[in-house]
Amino acid sequence: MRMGGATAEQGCLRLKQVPTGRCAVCGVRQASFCSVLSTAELQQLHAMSSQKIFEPGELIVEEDASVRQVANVLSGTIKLFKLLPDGRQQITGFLFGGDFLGPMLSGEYATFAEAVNRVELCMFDQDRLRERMDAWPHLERRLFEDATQTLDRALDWMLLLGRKTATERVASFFVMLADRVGEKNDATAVVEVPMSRSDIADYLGLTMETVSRQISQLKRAGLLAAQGQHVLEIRDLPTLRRRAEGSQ
Amino acid sequence: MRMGGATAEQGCLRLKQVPTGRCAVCGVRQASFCSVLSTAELQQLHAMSSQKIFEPGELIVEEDASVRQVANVLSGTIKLFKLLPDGRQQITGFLFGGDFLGPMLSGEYATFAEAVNRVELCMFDQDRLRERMDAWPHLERRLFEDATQTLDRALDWMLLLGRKTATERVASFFVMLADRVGEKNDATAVVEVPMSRSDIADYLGLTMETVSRQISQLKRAGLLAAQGQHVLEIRDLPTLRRRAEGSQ
DNA sequence: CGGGCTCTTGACTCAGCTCAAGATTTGTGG
DNA sequence: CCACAAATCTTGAGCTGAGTCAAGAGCCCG
Repeated sequence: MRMGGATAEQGCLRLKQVPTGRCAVCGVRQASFCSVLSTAELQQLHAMSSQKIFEPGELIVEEDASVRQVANVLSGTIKLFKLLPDGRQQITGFLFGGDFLGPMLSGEYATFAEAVNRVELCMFDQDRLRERMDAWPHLERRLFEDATQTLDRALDWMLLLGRKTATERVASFFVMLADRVGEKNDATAVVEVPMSRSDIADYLGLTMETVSRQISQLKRAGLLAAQGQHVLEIRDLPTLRRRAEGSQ
Repeated sequence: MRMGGATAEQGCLRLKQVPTGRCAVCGVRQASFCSVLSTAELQQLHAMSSQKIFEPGELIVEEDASVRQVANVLSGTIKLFKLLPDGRQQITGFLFGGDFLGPMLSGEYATFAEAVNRVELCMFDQDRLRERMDAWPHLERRLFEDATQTLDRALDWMLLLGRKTATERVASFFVMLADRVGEKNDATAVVEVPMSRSDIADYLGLTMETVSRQISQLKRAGLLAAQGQHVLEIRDLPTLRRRAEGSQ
């Protein structure tokens, strides 16, 4: 589909700085673990990647599935979740563009993963990526940093699930969205909300009805405003942040 | 205090296999990250370690403190927790002997850490341990695995905090204790419970009173029996496991 | 053996859940 | 482009599991 690596490696300096092919136009490269790779490394990785689309609601991986593939999210939103035998669901996190999907060390996913909307993945064979991780310490370090960040977020969410009120939880949710995917300035933000009310509820340990009531209340308080069903405007981010921590 | 590393390295093969000094008699070496180190590496690490005791209730680290020290837990129990501005507390995990205390990558602790009972730590300067991590990929790998396991446990706990009933939470707590520190056989287990009812409550997202009521109920059901205030016998571990997942 | 803990139990309250109607949005086919 | 069915979301009314408040029981340690 495109020129061989040899040409680029032998080419002028400028060519060596710029990745070729799909990676060159990848919108999430700077946000993903690929950002720590040199052009040569990127080309090697590119050669072992494949792209795949998942439609809304499609299951991407099952819990405890011993997995062959891991991936970067190119676009779309993924929900990661756990289930109890009777069907109760807890969403443990969402993945957005640039995020990494996969258990790099354990070999098994600790959660299910499902496409919330149309999701585009850049997939790698897990064993081959692990080889690269062994060969490139900076790649391992980067994936370690990723896991550390995921852990930090999980700990914050434990505080939310164990100790926050419904209002605080819903406020925290929109703060999280603003911080991760929002168009922010100091006081306001516009966020896309691709997930359903019931996904939000399963993320916050609440019911759909409670989430809906809390959102209505935040709208009445002038902190939130709808801009179409799946786009929301946060009118006062600092106040929302304070609400998320329980300080009124 | 003991012979130099050079002697051991030049000595007979048997000496090279056995660490010297404190590490030789360390009860948690095989459970800690030290288990992946060669004798020579262990000696190097030993030279930069120091031991310290913390008394019950003593604060070991503050959240967001940029930290100089990380540690292995030699003995005792540590609670890791987060606070809301108004004092609400969520315990995010307990550390027991052999566990690692510290944020290896971020440089900052995401939680407070406090001694539950008398705690003995084997401490390292964070920067110097990070240097060793850079030099010894197997050490970095081991600490990465540690973080992965911590993350898996956090995700399980999110399911508990978001979706389990009080009965299921308390059952899950004793199953966790049995799995991590219990004297187990297939059907029963004896576990030490060093933490207070209110610590258990703060770990489970409940109140002390609810925890106490649920424990009484499990005792009445014959699943639990007291063996002194801080030692408990689990009389039917499989049934307790089922209760923890909500299957009656 | 008494003072100060922690833990247990009881009685009552309430935040969030359940159940049930409507309202709004979305998708589809003519 | 509109109509209409299906899905999602909102709102209301009443219920309930866990919280709050309060009293009493055990336990530990001088």
